[in-house]
Amino acid sequence: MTPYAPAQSEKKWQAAWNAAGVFTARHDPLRPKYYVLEMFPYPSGRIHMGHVRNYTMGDVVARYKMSCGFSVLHPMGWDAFGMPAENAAMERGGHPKEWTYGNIADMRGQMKPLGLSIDWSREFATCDPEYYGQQQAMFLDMLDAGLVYRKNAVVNWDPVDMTVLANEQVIDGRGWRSGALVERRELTQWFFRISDYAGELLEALDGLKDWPEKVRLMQANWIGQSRGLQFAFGTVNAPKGFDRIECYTTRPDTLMGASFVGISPDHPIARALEKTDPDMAAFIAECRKGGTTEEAIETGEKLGRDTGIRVRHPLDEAWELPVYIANFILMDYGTGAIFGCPAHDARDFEFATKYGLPINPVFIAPGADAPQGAPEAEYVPPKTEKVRYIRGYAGDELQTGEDAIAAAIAFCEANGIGRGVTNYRLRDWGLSRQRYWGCPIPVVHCPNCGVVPEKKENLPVRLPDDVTFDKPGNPLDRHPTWRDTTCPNCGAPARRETDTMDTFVDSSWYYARFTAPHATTPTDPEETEYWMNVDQYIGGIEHAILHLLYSRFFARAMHKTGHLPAKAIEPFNALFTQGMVTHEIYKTTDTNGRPVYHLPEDIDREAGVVKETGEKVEIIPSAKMSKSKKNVVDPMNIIASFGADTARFFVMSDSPPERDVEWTAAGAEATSKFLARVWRIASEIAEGADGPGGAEDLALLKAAHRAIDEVTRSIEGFAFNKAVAAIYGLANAMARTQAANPARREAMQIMAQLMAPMVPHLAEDIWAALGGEGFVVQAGWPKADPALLVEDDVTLPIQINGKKRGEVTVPKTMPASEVEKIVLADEAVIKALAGGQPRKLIVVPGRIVNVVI
RNA sequence: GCGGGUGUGGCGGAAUGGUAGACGCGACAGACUCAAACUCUGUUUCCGCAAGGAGUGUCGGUUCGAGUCCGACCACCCGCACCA
Repeated sequence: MTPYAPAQSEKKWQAAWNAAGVFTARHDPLRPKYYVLEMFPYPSGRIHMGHVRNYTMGDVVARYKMSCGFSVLHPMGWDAFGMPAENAAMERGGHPKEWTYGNIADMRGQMKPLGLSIDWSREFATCDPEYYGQQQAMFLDMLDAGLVYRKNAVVNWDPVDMTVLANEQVIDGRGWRSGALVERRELTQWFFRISDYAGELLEALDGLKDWPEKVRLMQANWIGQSRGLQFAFGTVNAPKGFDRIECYTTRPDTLMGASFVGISPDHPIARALEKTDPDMAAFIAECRKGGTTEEAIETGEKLGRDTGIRVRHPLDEAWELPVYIANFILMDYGTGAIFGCPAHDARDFEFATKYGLPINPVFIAPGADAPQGAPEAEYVPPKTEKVRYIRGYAGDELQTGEDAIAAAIAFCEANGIGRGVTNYRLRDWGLSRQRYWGCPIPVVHCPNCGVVPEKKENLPVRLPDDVTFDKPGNPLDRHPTWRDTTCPNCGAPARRETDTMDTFVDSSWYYARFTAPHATTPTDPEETEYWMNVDQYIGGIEHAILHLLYSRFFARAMHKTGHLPAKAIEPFNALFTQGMVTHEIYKTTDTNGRPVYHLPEDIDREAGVVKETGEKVEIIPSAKMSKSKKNVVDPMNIIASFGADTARFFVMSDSPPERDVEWTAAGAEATSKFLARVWRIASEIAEGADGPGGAEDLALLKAAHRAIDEVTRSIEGFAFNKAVAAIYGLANAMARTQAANPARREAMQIMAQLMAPMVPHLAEDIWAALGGEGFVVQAGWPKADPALLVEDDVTLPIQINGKKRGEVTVPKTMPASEVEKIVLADEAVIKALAGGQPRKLIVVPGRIVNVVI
């Protein structure tokens, strides 16, 4: 018997698969296709366990579908543009391109030993000019189709680094790198008209049946549809030019409960006041300091300042309301102005109480008495609940909030007060980035012609290689020969657009490009027709909103510009979001009380101490692997010590795939031992002589076919942990059986087929050792024989008043009346009955018997 | 604050309303061995010598029967763009 030696055999099988072109995706019109895709990685340079888990899941699906006869597309590429490459260039010198392609080579080198069934011939990186050139071509088509436009937008500007900062790069109002105070600066930027698709993107979520409910809900909340009334207040004593304040409300039924009007610190009126009133300017500056997250606002203090302006109530000219600037009102949403109804809104209530504004109830609970004086708290029942309107103006006195809102909108429209509008919180997608390492936006700014698209024959607009990062700002902006060009339209001297695209653009269509990665157009209609859509998409929940929403929009935009068929506007048929790989954290504290973290290999886990020093460590369980906490396990070390099959099988074991899985050294070792055990059993069978049949042959084959059934259903249902459990079960049966060698051989061949998607190399070894033909990966998926799945006898538990008190084994087909007789003769039952009759006898055929006394 | 999720042995986790704890880790015992490692066999929810009893975050409900369904609560985790 040869020992289990993954290091040699894994390499051997990978070479053999490669030579045979087993994983090359073939456009075969005679076979059904299956497209499985894992979210492509950012080339950081090292793969981590999360990658191993993600790609193994995809690989299991891909190999399983391949066995089932599908023509499988399982590609891999690199999400290769983005800031880390520029940061590396700034910190360590070198060029983003060298850094990125170097990392890609490293990571490819680490991924290949995993033995994934990837068609590497389709690999590309988004920073390949071939890819981003096609992206530029699509951008021009989308510009032409009115899907892209320019407008001013406020950005975080770092005056020292001369760069725009992402929100996460602003720490306490300062640039993360320079430490300079961040300014709000307006720049003209490019936008995709995603908000035009808000309604459609929302409605289409209902059709995504095979997406996690959670993701659909997150997207729906993000799109944030609301129905409300838009109307205007006439102003009194307002600055010149502000005769009206436009307001949007989702609760027009509470208009008679208004006690103030609030405007955003960024509202045009606020900006006008800011210029003339230093006191107001100081308040507005204060408002802008606070955090802008929902959490910060909801839990933070509500601040307001009376502007001195008054407005007339639209339903009563004589009624005047004060206008406040308030820190909780967003300029981006609705009109940047609201009316406050403190009686029926928690935030307005807090605000009114603080500033001594009236609180007038509009409706009360149906059975309640009319309130005396000001209420003590806001009253906010669900909109579907019926309430009594004591200060209503439209619809019935007794009605639900929903009905009252509809009636109020109808009333206001009929009387010319306002109009019903549907609003979305989804904003247009700003794609301009003032960076070097991204896809150049292919337009030219001409003094005569304005913004001129680059000619398609001049694409790709390539990034220049001769750039440096020693000076602050965007190197494209100061590149003398790249930036200066001629107008494609009139030939006059002109300047290129120096903004590049958001990297979310790159990842919004890569799935389509994989169907024809080297086509001279963005996509090839024949290939997209055959391969689209992605049948199974797998990735992290962190992309639940932006990446997946942008991709859904982009597919629609690609369809509109002729780059995708109509069937592909929802590009991902099924989505699976996997959990993280976690690991314990080992922490000690230094003499200054600061935490010190230790690598897993430096710890004696049993003693709970640092090996070197013997210092006691605090063990923090189940934390996301992170370099700073040093609780990382390098997949390359695992592969070196145990082999890829062990790493793959471990990350599929135990935890359901959507949940986090805890990596433990003991678990990895146990997995490796199990694989060696299976190999040992297989070797014994391979070396054993095939004699006559044995008495336990049938029992073993039944176990094998039960395993086929369980593994198949588990893989179909994305329950890989249960598939692993079924494989363990079959291995245990094989270790214990007294069946003869031919039956054992048959069962072990089934075992190899069932294991193949998860531990493909060992499965090939076993398949070959048992004399299987060709590769197990091409052997087809075994089918469970229904005749072998049924048991002749069944053991029924006997319950007395719902508690198990005994059991009885009967033929499966025995009629209930016969079972009753046997049960009544059971010792425990006779004892419990004590001579009496049962009140009730429930026999669930094949499952259970319950005697009620 | 809002939205969502999760609570089952020492641990990861199984369980179409029908035997709670499959499978695995760990632990313990035994076999093999001069010995250890490897391997193999068994035990392992808790209380109890046993008979037996209790048990799926808590409290209640529906049911012949509840981890599963319903109601209230508690704890923890995740997401959040000032959402009118």
